[in-house]
Amino acid sequence: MIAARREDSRRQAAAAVVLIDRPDSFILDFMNILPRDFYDHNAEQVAPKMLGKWLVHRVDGIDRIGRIVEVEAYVGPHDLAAHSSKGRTARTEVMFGEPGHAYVYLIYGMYNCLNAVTGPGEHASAVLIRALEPVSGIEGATNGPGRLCRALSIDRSLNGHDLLGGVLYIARPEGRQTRFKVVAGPRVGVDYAGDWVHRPLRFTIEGNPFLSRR
DNA sequence: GAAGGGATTCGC
DNA sequence: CGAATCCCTTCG
Repeated sequence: MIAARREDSRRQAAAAVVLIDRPDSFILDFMNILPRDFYDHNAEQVAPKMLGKWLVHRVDGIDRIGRIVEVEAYVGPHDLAAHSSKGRTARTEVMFGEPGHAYVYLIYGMYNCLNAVTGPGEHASAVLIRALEPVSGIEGATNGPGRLCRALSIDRSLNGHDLLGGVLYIARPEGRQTRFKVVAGPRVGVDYAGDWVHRPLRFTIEGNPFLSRR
């Protein structure tokens, strides 16, 4: 009962963001957008802190909002699973830049994946967002990195986008949030990464029904 | 210029 | 379990 009430208040907070008109919405968003410093640390440190935050993409004036429930850290050029370990190329350039920007890449010729570039400084690391719990304006599945990009209309045109403003950003939700436990485990789909295969760099909200897998 | 492979998803 | 599908990277 209490859990249900908490859930209600969370949904109301979500609705408030959507119902407010644009100028107010901008102020609200501005107050809650994660600052540069949030991202300016090791990916392993930043990743679990991204859980519970809201990913927002404004499309045609409508906010599509998902609560981040699953992430993976790619901790730098020495991480054999990280794209930056292959060197600095046109594709991975954004990873070598300022923290707090979106790194969006195409995988298997069909799917986009969204990362937040982390640090410290220009240490080429990032956090992959792997699953969202729908909050508002979402149609379609969001359990999986390719699926969530499809549902939020995120593609490579947003590669390099500054996550501190504009149409795509990550924000701290308004009001009191439900508590959750963080579970760490090995990353998905990185069997080629040698020693790094088993490192617990995947972080999930325990028991969340929107995870990409159990 | 060719070839190999991928931080995935879907259908058989 | 394999196909889809295409860009990126490396190699010749």
